[in-house]
Order: sequence, then structure tokens, then C-alpha cells
Amino acid sequence: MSAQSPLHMTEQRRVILEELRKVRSHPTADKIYTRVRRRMPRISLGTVYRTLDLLAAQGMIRKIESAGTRRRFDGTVEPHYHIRCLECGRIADLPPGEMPGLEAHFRNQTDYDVVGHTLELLGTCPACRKDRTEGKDVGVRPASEQ
Amino acid sequence: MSAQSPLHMTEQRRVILEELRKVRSHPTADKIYTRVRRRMPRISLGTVYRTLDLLAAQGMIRKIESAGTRRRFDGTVEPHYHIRCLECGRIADLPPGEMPGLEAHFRNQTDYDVVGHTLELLGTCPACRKDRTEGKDVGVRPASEQ
DNA sequence: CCAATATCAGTAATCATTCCTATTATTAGT
DNA sequence: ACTAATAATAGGAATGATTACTGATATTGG
Ligand SMILES: [Mn+2]
Ligand SMILES: [Mn+2]
Ligand SMILES: [Zn+2]
Ligand SMILES: [Zn+2]
Repeated sequence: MSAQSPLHMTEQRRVILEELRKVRSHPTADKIYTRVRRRMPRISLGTVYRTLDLLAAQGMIRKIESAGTRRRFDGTVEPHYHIRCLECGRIADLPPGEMPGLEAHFRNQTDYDVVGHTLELLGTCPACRKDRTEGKDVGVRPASEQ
Repeated sequence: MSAQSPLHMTEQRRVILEELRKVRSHPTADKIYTRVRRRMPRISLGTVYRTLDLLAAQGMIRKIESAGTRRRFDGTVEPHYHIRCLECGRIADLPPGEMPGLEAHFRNQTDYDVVGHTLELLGTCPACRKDRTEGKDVGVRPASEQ
């Protein structure tokens, strides 16, 4: 959950971290790969995956794994929930902080030891809502954008 | 979310539904496939997937998709959350009902239209806790059992 | 009974992610 | 600086759950 061994900052690792921190979106590994390749054309997708795992293990970035969607990464490490648009897959941040009393609410309702939870809001983003009112009926195109 | 067209109950569909409703666990498609094959040896895995999708679309069963794990199915359609054991992947039911005030709590914190949420508790199941105290240190074997 | 339609079994394809390996870079010790 | 040991990378193959395709079989409605 927090930093481990002092990470050797290779060129690849530095650039991947920089590019992820540049964006406010929650890009997939191959979106990051595309960005990083502009600066390091010979980097491999495997290195991107390996490095993202490593940075996440060090607590320098976060992994977002929502059900049924591709893995996404987050340059913001401060704890916060996300809301995902069911039409376009876009993921937005909610304000920092955990839902108060959530785990406590369930502790006496299970024989498991509760150690955490995952919570994701679902909805329609402003752009897709706008498309709707304009009758653009684009259907569902999940996770298809940056 | 609720029933649509009146579903033609083929033998395959009936048996798949029966087998899923028999168990209290949350089996993967191939676990259901294994069970169903005892009664219908020639059924194909594709039919199992297709039928489970169909039954879920009709609201007769539920799909559970947790991040980074295989898809699981639930014969109980009454709304309820789950808690997943981080060591063995087992999924248990929490009592029926939604966390009160959850979506309301976030409505004024986002410009998305909130239409739902996913919530999964994480923890250690009684069996894995027991293994621990017995020093059986089995490591992590996610989603490897029924 | 027949033609149109739906479903199925069997198998191939998909595709995000992980694994493997030969090469290249870095480090620590002299 | 030189060198052996160690770590990291590029490129490509493998994995594995799910989906798509296809020709055969079943069902329906007239
Ligand atoms: Mn975020
Ligand atoms: Mn359940
Ligand atoms: Zn959207
Ligand atoms: Zn367990």
C-alpha cells in the first residue's frame, strides 16, 4: 500500500510516470503506451505494463480495475472514488475521501473480516447527456475514449 | 433490469437455470458448465455463456463482475451486495438491501447523472482466517474455488 | 407438411494481459 | 576504468476468458 524498496528510476519509468501525471483522465495501458512512444519510440507495451504495476506497488500511482472494463491507471494517489459513464466509459473523479461509516455498516452483517471495499458510481457524463438531448442516439460505446 | 419477451424455455436453458439455483455459491460459467454436463453431456460452453447472458437480461439471474476476477453468476435476484475473500476468491452474500443514502451522498459532488453504483466489500473468509491461525500460509489463490 | 425462424454444438477468433528470452544497461567490487 | 554480477528492456509468443461464426438440428405458425 505504501512505498517499498527505493525504485531505480530508469528513463522508461520516469517518462511513463510523467505522462500519466500529465493527464486528468484515467488512461488504459495502451493509451499510455501511445503517449510514451512519442518520446520513446522503441519502448515496448510489456515495459509499460510492467512499469505501471511496479509504480502502483510502490504507491506512486493507482490501478483502477472496474468490472468488465479494461484496466485503467490514475496518477492521483490520494484516496477517492470514481464515477463511470455507462455510455462512453469515461471515468471522472469524485472529491477525495471515503464514504463515512460504510465498512462499519457491514461489519456485523458478515462472518468475513472486512478489510476494504470497492465503490464505483455509475451514470451518464455531461457529454453523453448532451448527445441524448440532441437525439444523437450513439448507443453504447464503452471504454472507447481516452 | 426486469423481464422482457417471454423466454422460450429450452431444455438447456431450464437445466442451466436449475443448476445455478441449486447452489448458494456464485459459480463461474465453466463451473456451471461442469455441473450441467453431468445431466447434458453434449452441451457446449458457448451455450452456457449465451444462456447465462440471456437469463440475466431477462432478470432471472444476476451477473457478478468484480474487477480482475472471472465473471460469476448468482441465482438470487433480490438486490444484495457481496463480500469477496482476497485470499481464495470466495464470494458471500450480504443481507438484502442497499446502503441507505449512498447515491444521494454523491449526487451533488459530480456533474454526471447518477444512475447506480457497484459496491463490493473485501475481506478474509472464515476458512482462510482459520488457515492463517494454523500457520498454513497458503498465499494468494484467487478465484480458484467453487 | 413445409418454410421461416430460433437454437444449438463445435470450433475458431478475439484481445487484454502476462510470460519468455536474448540483448542492453547498471551496479559493485577491484 | 575494467569486469563480473545483477537488473531492466524490447520484441514477440503464450495465455485464458469470453465472443463470434457456421453448419446442423429443433421449433413454430400457417
Ligand atoms: Mn481518479
Ligand atoms: Mn449473491
Ligand atoms: Zn459519456
Ligand atoms: Zn477465503
